[in-house]
Amino acid sequence: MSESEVLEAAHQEFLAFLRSRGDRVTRARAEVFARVMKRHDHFRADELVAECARSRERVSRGTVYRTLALMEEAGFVHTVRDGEAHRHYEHVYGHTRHDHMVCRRCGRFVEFENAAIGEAIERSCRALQFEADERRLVVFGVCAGCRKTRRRESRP
Amino acid sequence: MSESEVLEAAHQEFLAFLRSRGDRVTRARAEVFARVMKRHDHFRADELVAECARSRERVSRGTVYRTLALMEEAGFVHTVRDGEAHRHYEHVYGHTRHDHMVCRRCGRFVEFENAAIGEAIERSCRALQFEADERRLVVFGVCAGCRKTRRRESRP
DNA sequence: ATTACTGCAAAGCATTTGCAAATGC
DNA sequence: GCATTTGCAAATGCTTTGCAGTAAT
Repeated sequence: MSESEVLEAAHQEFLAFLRSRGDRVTRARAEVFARVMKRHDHFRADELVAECARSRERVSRGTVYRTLALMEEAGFVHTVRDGEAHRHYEHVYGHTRHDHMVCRRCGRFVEFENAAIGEAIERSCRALQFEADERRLVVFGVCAGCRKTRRRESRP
Repeated sequence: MSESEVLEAAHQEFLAFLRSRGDRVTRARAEVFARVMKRHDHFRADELVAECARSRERVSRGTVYRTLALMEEAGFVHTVRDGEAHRHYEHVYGHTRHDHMVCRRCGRFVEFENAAIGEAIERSCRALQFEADERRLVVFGVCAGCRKTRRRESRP
């Protein structure tokens, strides 16, 4: 499947989700959906808000937040918290489950996949009779790139 | 070691931490520190603020937040985010490393320990040359207690 | 004496919400 | 035509901060 075919398939799924709940298909929702799916990085809601403000098909702040929440409910996006006040979003359509490392120096998100983590968690859940449906894991540290650079002293 | 001996040892460590940085030992810091160490649950900053407001040794909101940040830096408390806007705090002195499950129904935090998780993360870090120093893992789902209760319908 | 800390209230910031007007069904 | 959505701006809720006064070294 080409990139645009994937996008189209995702869009159809989103429409089906909306219809299944009796929610409406609107221009604003289509616009936000398309912009989110087009991104392949981690972004913050206000970045998307700014994008939408510049866009021909303007969508307001409130609606961007509302649509993002809708997409999260529908399973098209995930949110990651890096310990700060704001969320980071990423779309997950066509992506396998993964977790993140966040670099304390450059702030970059590094994705990684490791099935052993999920398996270990499942074992703990079984032992505690906890029915898990989601996890959020963030590993903090210094990324490979920044380790090569000498650390700047914070207090000279 | 008895409970009070542990507390005393922790307090000495905190004093040492402050002195090592040339920070001052104050009544407010001692008060916040003692209250945090006395708790054995997960609490929010504003709960501590409220406690301090009622206390004989009053400490203001700003100072509570500032001291909590100090204690986190010193490694006496950890913060956990449950996906909401506010942090949850817990002291970690004398506790082994653990992660959390959060129940979507009752909001309870369940602690669990599983060495395999850390080992798996370490392997991924080595592979990516990421130098990790901390992780934050939260598993969402329904706890054992709530699973026994029938779910209330949200839309009747 | 100096310098750091505290209290207070005001500011910040990401996110949410109330309401009238616009839009999809 | 009628209910849902939208845009807007104001509100929210937690957290941080500036500043003048207070306390630790």
